[in-house]
Amino acid sequence: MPDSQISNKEMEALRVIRSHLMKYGKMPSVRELMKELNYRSPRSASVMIQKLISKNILEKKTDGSIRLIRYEVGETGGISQEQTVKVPLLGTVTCGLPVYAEENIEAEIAVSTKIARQPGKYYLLRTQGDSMNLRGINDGDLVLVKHQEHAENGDIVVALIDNEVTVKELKINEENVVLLPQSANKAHTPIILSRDFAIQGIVVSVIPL
Amino acid sequence: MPDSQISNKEMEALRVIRSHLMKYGKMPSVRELMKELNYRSPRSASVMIQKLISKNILEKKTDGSIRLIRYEVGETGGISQEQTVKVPLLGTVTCGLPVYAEENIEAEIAVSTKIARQPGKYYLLRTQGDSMNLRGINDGDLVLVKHQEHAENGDIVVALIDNEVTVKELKINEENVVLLPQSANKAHTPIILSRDFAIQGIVVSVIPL
DNA sequence: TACAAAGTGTATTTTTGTGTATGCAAAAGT
DNA sequence: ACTTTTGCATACACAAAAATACACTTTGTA
Repeated sequence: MPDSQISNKEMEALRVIRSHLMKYGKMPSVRELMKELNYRSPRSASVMIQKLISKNILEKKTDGSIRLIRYEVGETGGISQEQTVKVPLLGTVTCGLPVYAEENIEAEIAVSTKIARQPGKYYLLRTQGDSMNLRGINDGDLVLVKHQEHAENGDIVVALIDNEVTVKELKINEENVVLLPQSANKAHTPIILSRDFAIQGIVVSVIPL
Repeated sequence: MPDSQISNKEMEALRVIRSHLMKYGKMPSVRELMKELNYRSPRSASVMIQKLISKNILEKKTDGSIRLIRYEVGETGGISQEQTVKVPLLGTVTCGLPVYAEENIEAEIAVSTKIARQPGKYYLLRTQGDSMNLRGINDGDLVLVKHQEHAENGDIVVALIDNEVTVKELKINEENVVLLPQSANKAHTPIILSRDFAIQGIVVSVIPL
């Protein structure tokens, strides 16, 4: 039995939840959701959450807390019934490399297998900053990252620079390796690397906020 | 009977405790935990600690102090029911070599046997400095070290240099042996070694702060 | 002693999710 | 044209959980 259709109201709620998830790193409480959806009774928000659970968009974890499980990112970016893979959202990583750690997973997001082929090799990151806004990656967007250590010329890579996870374009030429920002903000300068540096993965897809 | 589920709040507390442990080398006091979790009464923090003890995440040592015992680092980094090995956290070692001594053990951390195969040959160290930040090792991170005297070209080794434990990449070529820092900070220079020097072990895994 | 910092017991308040009943407007049936 | 149904939103209430205020004891230190 496929999940029934998602109404506009539910879409709106979903958007708010996702936005809250990105902003604060956790699910909104019933009363928080109430405010953000301009409800005047917590009941409305509660009902909405129940409805989203019944449509397999949210799930109740064993401890009772709620988690976002189903937000399919298809080719169209919309929610559909395609075959999907669950991809963990690792959140904003300020230092160190992103790890698959239960406590870091803010949500399980279903991504179309057309984009993320094998499970387990992909994760989602929330970006910070505007250094890639010419390539359609803006502050707060999610990027779907394929975990791999090697990248090729022109790939948008997730790299570990200056204690931060950075998203940049990789440029390899004869002499050196450069990470190019793609921004309208001139403050961002290319980073020139010696041979070895830590590539975390390459950006496969962008999910706008 | 497996331990019951860990709630979000407990996760958050665990994260704070772990972070404090890494930063200061000891468990936070009730009142410190209170501040770090934005509680307004020490009681709240106290209750939280009791809850974590009852879930076998913390334990009371014989002298009454608290110790973190259960933080399983699996392949996913998450907390799970996998088969694990207890690995001692030896803390920041400022001089001399790390020793297995009860007084040095800050915590017993359970690590998946998939990573640490035999017990007793592994320990955890807290790192200092940024000399390896291009390899995903940042100031304050924990590294899982496998105790062995021999290393191969390209291994990230824990070596004893200048009375300090250093984490560097080992580079062996025809003429000499070099310890390469992997940092965006140009202040770190390669260290050229004569043939014999003390390798303590190799870094198997990194647990980011 | 005096004092500050620590952990914890008790009672109280706040927060949280959800149950029930109600109102209300648009859609559907007669 | 009229009921009836349906979908949403609201108000209120309640119980369980979480957090608080306050007080007390213990401990190490000057």
